[in-house]
Amino acid sequence: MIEELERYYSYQFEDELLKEIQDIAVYRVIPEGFTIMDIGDTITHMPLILSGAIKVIREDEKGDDLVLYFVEQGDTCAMTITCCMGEAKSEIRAITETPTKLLMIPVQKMQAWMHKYKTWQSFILQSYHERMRELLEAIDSIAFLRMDERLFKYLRDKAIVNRNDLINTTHQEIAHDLHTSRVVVSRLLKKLEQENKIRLQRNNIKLLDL
DNA sequence: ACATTAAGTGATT
DNA sequence: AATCACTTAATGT
Repeated sequence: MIEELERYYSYQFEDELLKEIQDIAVYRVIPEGFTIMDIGDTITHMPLILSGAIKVIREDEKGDDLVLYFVEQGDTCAMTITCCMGEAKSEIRAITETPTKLLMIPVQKMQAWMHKYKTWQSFILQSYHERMRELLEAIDSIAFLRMDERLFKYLRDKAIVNRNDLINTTHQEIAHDLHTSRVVVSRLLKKLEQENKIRLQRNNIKLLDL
């Protein structure tokens, strides 16, 4: 038995389902910064995250991207669920934020299990609901929050998925994720530092106000 | 010592 | 909030 599967999912899935997952799913260990799914890719498997975290990015025609949200242990990708309704392609890009362990389940199986296992069905519906919530949050954040609040939310989310309040990144990378300019990020970070919410160093940011 | 990359800042739109 | 232009600081070779 894959230890992580046992540890994180045994309480919500019946033994028979766990066994099926184990027999069918492909176990993968993925390093940080790896694109596991890109825009336009045909979705053949759904990922079940055992550990680590993944950054979900949306991109426009011009190639400008924007981080929508992070997914972590116990989550799955909502995109795959939608895609099971038909032969669809991914609308998002998923990049590993930290080294990640996951199980790849063929979409046909995930469909079959929807009918076969009640626990699976509620798991899928539940995570779909959760993703929908996060998506709405992302919309709110873009539409209603000012840049400084978006930035702080981004840092907080990043600290949560990394389980570390010391964030290793550059202002440039943050600017890219939030789709703004480096200068703006530097200024706002400086402001947050003056408010004693963070501490700035070269290549890393420490969150103080959690 | 020098080049490169990251970060800070004033001024302008 | 974005962009420009420039400075300063840290880090690599």
